[in-house]
Amino acid sequence: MSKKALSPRERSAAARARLLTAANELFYAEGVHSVGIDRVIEHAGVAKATLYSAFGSKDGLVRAYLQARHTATAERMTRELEARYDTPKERLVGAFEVQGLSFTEPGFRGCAFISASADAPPGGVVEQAAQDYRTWLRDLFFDLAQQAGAKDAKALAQQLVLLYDGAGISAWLDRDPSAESAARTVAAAVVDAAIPA
Amino acid sequence: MSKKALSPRERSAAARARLLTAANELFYAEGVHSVGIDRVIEHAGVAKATLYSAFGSKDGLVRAYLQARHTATAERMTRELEARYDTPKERLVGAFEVQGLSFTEPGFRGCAFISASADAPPGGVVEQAAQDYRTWLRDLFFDLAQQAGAKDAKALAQQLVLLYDGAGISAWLDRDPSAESAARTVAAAVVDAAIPA
DNA sequence: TTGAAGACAGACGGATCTGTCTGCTACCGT
DNA sequence: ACGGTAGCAGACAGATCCGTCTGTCTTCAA
Repeated sequence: MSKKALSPRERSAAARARLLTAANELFYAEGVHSVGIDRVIEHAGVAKATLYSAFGSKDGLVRAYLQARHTATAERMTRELEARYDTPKERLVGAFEVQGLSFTEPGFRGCAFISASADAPPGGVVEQAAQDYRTWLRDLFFDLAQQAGAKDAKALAQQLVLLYDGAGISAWLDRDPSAESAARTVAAAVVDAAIPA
Repeated sequence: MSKKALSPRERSAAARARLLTAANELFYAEGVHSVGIDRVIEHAGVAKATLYSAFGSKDGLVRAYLQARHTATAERMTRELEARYDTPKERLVGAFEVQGLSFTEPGFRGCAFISASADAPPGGVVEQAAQDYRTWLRDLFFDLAQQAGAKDAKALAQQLVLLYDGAGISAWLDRDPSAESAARTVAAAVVDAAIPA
């Protein structure tokens, strides 16, 4: 049993991982601001002191939660795009299909960064994490647009980001997963118009 | 001086209006969840009991705040569309120009309903107000699409709502007012494609 | 003129939240 | 074998927030 031998390092890492999982579930489901520390540690089965020794403060936990979500989202997008599509042009449109995968998952509550930014004070950790995420999203579309040979890659990327955000909002607030196909349809037209065949 | 003679009814209405103004400024700027009752009454120059006799609870004030914002947004949109454009087809695209007016206003913080929905518990007053607003937005585009003779008015309206939401998100989170022209450009193409000339 | 109504100012209780601190227990390395 | 480390459990302080309540003052109506 690998469960028996746990060095302090491993125990610490396990507690940290449980905290991050609990934070992800609770923060995403109910909002960063509505969920207190006590709920998180109870859901993680962890002592309060462990949380503060691992993350320093609630802000630290929130930052780790958003960073983990950022990397998970980016990795999933990269992985699925590479597995499903072969050309940059296909991937520009395929990104909406990958986004749409989450729309029908149980517990989908829209973009975590948009929700977290709602009540966030300016200059706080949430704003910084959101900026990082937005930069990643813009670059994702911009790089693909350049690779696809778009005439104005920046303009094309901006238009696709609009559709991407809009699809997420509509799938969340309107509980309408068909936003994925709607956004993808428009995206395909925009991409075709911007990239010479 | 009309300031001298104030009946109890007028005094009550004035206090209510001041509360609503203060709530609008504070709730929109910092988030419904982050602003406490004490801040609102202090900013309004009103006693706490007055708030509770006028709105019953913080939830009641939040509901009134969102409803007021809904009607103000709807009236502004209707007014500007009628003043600026003549045909339903022009108005379908013009809605983005009207939306863009707010992007450069000082204190712009994105869509109040999206922000308020972020930490809102299901079944609460915020969710209800957001539903009402979303229905209005969908119907706005749907009615115009029908009047413009779109082949599939529902599909066209859905696509334009995506762009509308996306523009608001980008103007807010990316601090990029150019989202308006980007959305309008795509909207014009989508409208032209969906409406037989 | 006197009573009713309503706003104002502020104290208050109960609940909740963040962050710290104190014991207790279990496991690892020397 | 034993001391140190780290998580667990929970109490605790300080702050904040919602909502209620008391008391005072102004204004209108009878």
